[in-house]
Amino acid sequence: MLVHDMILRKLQLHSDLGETEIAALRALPATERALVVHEDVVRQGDKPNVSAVVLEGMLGRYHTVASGRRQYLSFHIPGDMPDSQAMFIDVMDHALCAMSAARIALVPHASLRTLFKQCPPAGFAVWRETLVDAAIFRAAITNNSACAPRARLAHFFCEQYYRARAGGHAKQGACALPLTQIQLGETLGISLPSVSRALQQLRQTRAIEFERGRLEVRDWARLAAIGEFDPTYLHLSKVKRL
Amino acid sequence: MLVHDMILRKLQLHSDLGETEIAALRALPATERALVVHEDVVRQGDKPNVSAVVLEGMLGRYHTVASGRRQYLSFHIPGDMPDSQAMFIDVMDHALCAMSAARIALVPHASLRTLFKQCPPAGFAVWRETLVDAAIFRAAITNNSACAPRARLAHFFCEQYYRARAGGHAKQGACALPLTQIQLGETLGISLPSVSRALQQLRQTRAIEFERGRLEVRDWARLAAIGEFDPTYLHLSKVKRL
DNA sequence: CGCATTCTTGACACCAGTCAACGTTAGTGG
DNA sequence: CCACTAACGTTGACTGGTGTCAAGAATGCG
Repeated sequence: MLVHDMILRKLQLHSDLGETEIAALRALPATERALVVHEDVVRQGDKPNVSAVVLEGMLGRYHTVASGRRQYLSFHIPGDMPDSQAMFIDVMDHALCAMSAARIALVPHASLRTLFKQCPPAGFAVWRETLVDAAIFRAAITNNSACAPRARLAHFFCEQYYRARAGGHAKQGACALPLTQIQLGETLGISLPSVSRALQQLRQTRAIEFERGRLEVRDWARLAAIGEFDPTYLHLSKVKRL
Repeated sequence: MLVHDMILRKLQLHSDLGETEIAALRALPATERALVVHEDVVRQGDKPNVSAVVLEGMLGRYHTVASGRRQYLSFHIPGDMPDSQAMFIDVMDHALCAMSAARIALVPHASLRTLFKQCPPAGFAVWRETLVDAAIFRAAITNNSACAPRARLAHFFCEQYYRARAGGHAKQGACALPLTQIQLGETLGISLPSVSRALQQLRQTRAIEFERGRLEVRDWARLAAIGEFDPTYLHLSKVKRL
């Protein structure tokens, strides 16, 4: 089944898996599900007993603050497990939704826990996955707290493109990024006009092109410089650097 | 040894441990080390082979941005394992330093990995710990990106006090918080004068008192309201709520 | 006691947020 | 296929909050 290939390929970007682990991971049960744009997979306060694996499209995690404003936390592409944390933390402190039409596979927590008990190295690989997740959150804290709008946007584009590329989802210097400028603002903690202005500055430097949910990186070195991007935190050392 | 009691008490705040796991955790080797203020435990780029457990004092994790400015990511009190992630991620993407004089215990990664292989439930408990860590980072993203200075400060105080209290480190409505206003600014993404002004606003509402590295919560309900604080994300359901 | 760090306060400039209008695009249904 | 509508993007005017700079006061440490 496709799901298992996706999980394995993703884990093998940072973990060495033996025959035993691969076989055990392949035995995981999974059910597929299609999502329409904006559809929530889980909401704040839910206690899911399955975790999702992205097969197609893009998913996003977000908080909702009292004012009603959303704060997006991270975005997930095919191969990612956006709510793997729910295996060991019962109640969701954030929500997960589809940023575009998407397909996911759902894996029961019980199966995962059994797998990890019987085959700890497989668990370590998924654990590592959740730790990289945390590293991405840390980078977001710094980006949103210590950088100017243009740098925030540049850093965000770098990260998304780098991750898409590592997963094999970038073609000819471009990748899918189905976000509106409002959503970019709700990710980076800046207003819509600021996003618009920062975008135009980046376009003017010929570093990127961004339209209709597609990001094209034209000058990686310049973009990385503007965004002060260092991919170390993504821990994809097995992937060829840009 | 004291170290093991601290670890166990911390893990038991959210995980049920059996006799076997407790015995296995107690068998972990550890060496103590004293730290002076501002001393770094590990730096960005390091590849440590031990993880720290805080015994006394406060430790902080931080990024350094190109301008030289620091961005603090989280703070850790006795019982915490601030760099447990290093067990499965080789290179440090951030640094760890002592915010006050402190004492830590160092546990070899090799021992931890062996323990988790032989006793998966013990690993699950530590894994859960790292997942709560990630939840705290998510909360910081939202706090620093979507809230005004006063609310940021209030939320931060709520979190620190709540965690201190859960760990048994709060007395008479007060806990240690050995940070200068500059460091608060480097945590919340605001300038020193903004911290000073926000602090005075909070004092005026009689919600808190803060001086000489000591935080006193005088009106929890008000502070929580200003900071829009909901402790769910700390996943300390076994702890009595405020 | 004296120096260094920390905190407070003020003046000022400027960036970024809000509001608003307009132009464009995309999607829907007739 | 076209028309309509809603969503999205761009731009401008205006305002206010926040950063920067700077001076002075208070605190703590040696």
